[in-house]
Amino acid sequence: MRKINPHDFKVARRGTSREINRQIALNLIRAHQPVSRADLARLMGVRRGVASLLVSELLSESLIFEGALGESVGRGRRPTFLYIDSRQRCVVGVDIRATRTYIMVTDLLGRQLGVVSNFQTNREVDVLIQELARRIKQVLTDYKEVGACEGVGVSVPGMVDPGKGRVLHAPTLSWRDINLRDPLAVALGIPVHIENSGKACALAQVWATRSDVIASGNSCFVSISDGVGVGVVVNGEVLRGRHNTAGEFGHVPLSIDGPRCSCGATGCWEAYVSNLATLSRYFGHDLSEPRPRDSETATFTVEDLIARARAGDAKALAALNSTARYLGLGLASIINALDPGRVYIGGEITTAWSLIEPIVRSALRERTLTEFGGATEIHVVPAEDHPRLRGAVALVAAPAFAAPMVA
Amino acid sequence: MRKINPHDFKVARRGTSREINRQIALNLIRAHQPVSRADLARLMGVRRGVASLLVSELLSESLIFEGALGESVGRGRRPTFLYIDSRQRCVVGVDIRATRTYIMVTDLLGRQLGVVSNFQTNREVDVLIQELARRIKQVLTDYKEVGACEGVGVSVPGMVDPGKGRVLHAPTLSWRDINLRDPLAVALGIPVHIENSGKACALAQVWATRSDVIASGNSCFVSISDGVGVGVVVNGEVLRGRHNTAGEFGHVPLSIDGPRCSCGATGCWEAYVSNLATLSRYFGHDLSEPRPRDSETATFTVEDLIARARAGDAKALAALNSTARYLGLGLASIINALDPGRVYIGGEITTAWSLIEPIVRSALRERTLTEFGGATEIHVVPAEDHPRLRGAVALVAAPAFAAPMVA
DNA sequence: AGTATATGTTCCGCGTTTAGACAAATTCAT
DNA sequence: ATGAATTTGTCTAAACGCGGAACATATACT
Repeated sequence: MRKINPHDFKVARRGTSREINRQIALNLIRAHQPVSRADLARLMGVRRGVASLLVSELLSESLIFEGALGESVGRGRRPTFLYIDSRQRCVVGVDIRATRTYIMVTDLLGRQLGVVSNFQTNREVDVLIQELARRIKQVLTDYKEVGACEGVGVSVPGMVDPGKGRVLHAPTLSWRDINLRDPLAVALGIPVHIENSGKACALAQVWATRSDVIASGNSCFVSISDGVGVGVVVNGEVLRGRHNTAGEFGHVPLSIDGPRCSCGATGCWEAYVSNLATLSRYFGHDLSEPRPRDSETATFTVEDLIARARAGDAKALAALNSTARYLGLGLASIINALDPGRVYIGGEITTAWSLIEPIVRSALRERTLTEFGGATEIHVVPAEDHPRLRGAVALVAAPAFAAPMVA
Repeated sequence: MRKINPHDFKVARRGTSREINRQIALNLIRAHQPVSRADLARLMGVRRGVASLLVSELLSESLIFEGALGESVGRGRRPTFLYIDSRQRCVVGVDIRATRTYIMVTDLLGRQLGVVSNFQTNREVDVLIQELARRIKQVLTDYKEVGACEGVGVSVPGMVDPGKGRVLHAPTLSWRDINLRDPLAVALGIPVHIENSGKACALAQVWATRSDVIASGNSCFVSISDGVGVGVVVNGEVLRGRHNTAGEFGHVPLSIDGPRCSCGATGCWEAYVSNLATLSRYFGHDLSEPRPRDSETATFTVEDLIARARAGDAKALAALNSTARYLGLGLASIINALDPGRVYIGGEITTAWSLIEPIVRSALRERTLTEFGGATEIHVVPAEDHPRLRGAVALVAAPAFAAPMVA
């Protein structure tokens, strides 16, 4: 039961019905391709004539194309199959992280076209933008056969104002109120969209085309790495909030008297489960303080810790188990607060999922209010899926498929 | 950017445009009444002819009626004013609470018609239903002049399945999986709708008609009383989640090692800021344990405590200040998680708002990630506004005004 | 009394869905 | 091979609703 905002609504015009049905048809083709006009009509519950008209509109805009004729199952005329037209057009996804920056090229459906390349992140914004522009141009000439680039999507580890294209605050990069979008767009001559990394990950799941990832209307993506990012999906839409800062469950406390967090507060969930927190626990001292730059602690990663835990290092396993427990306790907060249909979880720690899952689940059950909540599906998203990159790509590729604003 | 769910969508039919515009017109009349056809056309950005047709449809369904002619401002024909037709029809709102149950009669716009009556809650469900039915019938005969009753809305302090009309779990009433709706509907011969009290409060704000409460698309209602209930509004819709349990911020921890909470876990926000928690702090012992039934502690309420604090009782003031601080810390979690445009807060403690506001605000700022977040508007909703009752009423009265499901 | 102006109604044009007929294409039975 | 049955895709007419403009009605000012 949604209230119509009497100060911001959209009246139905003569073409509104068509606009709605056009987007539905487009989404059905995306979800079910290859599909015929008759299939579409059946899926939509409209006459074949209507489906035909919608299809010819989509064809004329070359959003879809007619492929080969399908095999007729029984008798009767063979259907002409329709496909989303991602020929000769591509999208570039960029994932800026504290240490390295990643680039991927995909088609309009987000299917990876080349390899993921990466390079060291230069915190000097101007330098980074120039290097990014150079590398993106290089990639696009290397993969000339994939066609023209429709746009570039960028995932940023921090607060973003997507409307203005500005990074408001990215602590791990020491960026404050920086216009990232426009200089990059100018340098490339291609539209650029930017978004917070947690929201990008959530977007990636919403717009995933792989059939095993059913787009759930209500879900959350929890990304555990240097920090903790969370993207929330409500009614098939990423939750932005008033200032585009919704989803900061990483800074909801487990214990307000707990360890100091990078945000300045104490006891944030992030301060318990980030990679840094897990490593600190292993080394038995606070890594956020200036630490001895000895060879081991400086380069030792969570992956290394997991390897040791698997090899039988009791201290490593204990550190991991603690993180697992805190992970479950924090997930319980998310579940109690939002009751999502599914929780996606990504980050290095998920490579140890088989080790930690029972602990996560039991901690989760400790604090969830209901049995349903405790049984909430948790899906691990492996790093190889590149959720941040896929989300960045969705920033560019998805708007053409989005539902029209109505009422 | 909303994704269309390819397994659950609504195709635009021949009448869909009309349906959309009809609801917009209805909502504009609700928001701006008295209003003329010409005003409507201007507000909607359509021709007067279209507005006229929409109006005649609404008139024929007697959802609105034509009142007196308005005064013409300049020269020209005087407009005929349109109003939502709430003549000869009313709605009953019921608020079941642990100790007492409240009944209110309103018109279709949620405007209070009589006095709010209340009686002691009998935890025996069958008995309560019979008494409720008896009292509602009595009220409806007492206020015969307000017309026929369109339905009864019930706010319940616990988890609810509104679709099935069942109370799944209401701890303070010791109810588990009870069908509250159907027996009451049968006894009354009137449709009954039930909802969780936190969500009812949020509904009340969404559908408020008082012009000073601008319906914010994204907001939260935090209700502090025996427990802590939170209703979340996203895009003008109350967030339900997968099992209708979203919004349980009361059981997000401040400190997982904190005091025991009624839910079984420890350190929940509720265990710090509920009325019981405040009183426990004042008396210096755990009231959740079996306590001496001496005259004072058994009947002493938070209102009494606030009175003492205002009168200069340092211990009372200290207890209140602690609660205020924890209130702010918990609100920070909500704001970090959801970034709402506005937070509404209700409950007995708000009668001390002038005392505690600075403390709440500074605690809030301690843990919010951004300046925007720390500056989030907080609106106190006084008990006299009866948000739970208004929300219960909205369950019945609002569906006629809700946005149609499209795409 | 005449003019200007605002409101509300009516009529026609056009876009979109709805319904049904029809041609094209394919398989199966004869 | 031929015809019937069936499926796909197109086309036409009808129904419905917005878009635009003309028209009648009502009021104020000159």
